[in-house]
Amino acid sequence: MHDPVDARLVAEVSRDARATLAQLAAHVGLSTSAVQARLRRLEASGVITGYMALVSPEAVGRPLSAFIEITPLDPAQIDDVPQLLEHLAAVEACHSIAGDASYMLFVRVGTPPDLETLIRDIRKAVNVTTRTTVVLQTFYENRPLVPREQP
Amino acid sequence: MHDPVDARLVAEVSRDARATLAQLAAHVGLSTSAVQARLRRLEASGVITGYMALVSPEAVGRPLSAFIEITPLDPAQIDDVPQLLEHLAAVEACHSIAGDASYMLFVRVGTPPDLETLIRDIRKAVNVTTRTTVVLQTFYENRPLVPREQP
DNA sequence: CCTGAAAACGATTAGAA
DNA sequence: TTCTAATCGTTTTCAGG
Repeated sequence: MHDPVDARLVAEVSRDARATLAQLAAHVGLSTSAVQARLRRLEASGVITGYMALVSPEAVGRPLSAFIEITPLDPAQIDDVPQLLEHLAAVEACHSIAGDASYMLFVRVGTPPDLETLIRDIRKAVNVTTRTTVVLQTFYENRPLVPREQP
Repeated sequence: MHDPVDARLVAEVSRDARATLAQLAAHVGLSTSAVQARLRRLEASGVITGYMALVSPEAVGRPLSAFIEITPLDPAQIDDVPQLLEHLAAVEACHSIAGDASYMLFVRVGTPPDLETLIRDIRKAVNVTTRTTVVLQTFYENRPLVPREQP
């Protein structure tokens, strides 16, 4: 991304991934073909890595979310944790972290018993201690990475 | 969302928000107009809440992410925290949590000094103690909420 | 709730600057 | 990189089952 027009394009498409080239073009003051060329470059260069629909977790039966810090008990497994947990669909994110624990997971499930089952599944997949922090309420998430500048 | 076709649609559009109605129609075996009507219903009923481009944090100059747990020192401020922090663009997510702290933030900044500045800005905005956990590596995040069933 | 067809609109490409 | 203009594909709307 190397000019303010690219920045605005990224901000716009980040806010509405289904915006038409004509709409984007109107925002940045270029023709649709110029916008298309820029979008393609942003995709090819890895600035834009994809487009996703935002889905209401409640609507798809997963209203309960939590952070799970995990620490492998067997040091030999430590590097494999992300891969060993990838098959668990409830695990939405996996980061390695600095601090007491080795990894931080963000998970979404339907009910408290589902959370218990998930924690057991994690322990089945890899030998770890876990520390779970339940989310009571999400005020915002997925906020745009590139804030829209005031026009 | 109340049938398997809706579920597949949500899964598909969640994987590629810019898929055309024709592509989606091919996946679910309906006409484009039927798919369009279903998408509209899913949007209107709040199952699909929006469409966003995924942007590489590194590419937009924010390679450093962290979790910040915060606990208000002044109980009177406790409910206002999400709103008081909303103006900080680095704060990507804000959840209230069960546990020692009151809130969990997920933040993205450019550099360690930026993180220090952010923490000071948070303290300026609201009277809190903070506990920061730096992310060393993100293995995955934003995984699809509705896993694609095996076809 | 679906299909299918017609019309409107957007995306894509080529050629020129 | 950009624009314009022609072509092609997609979305939208509507009649009918």
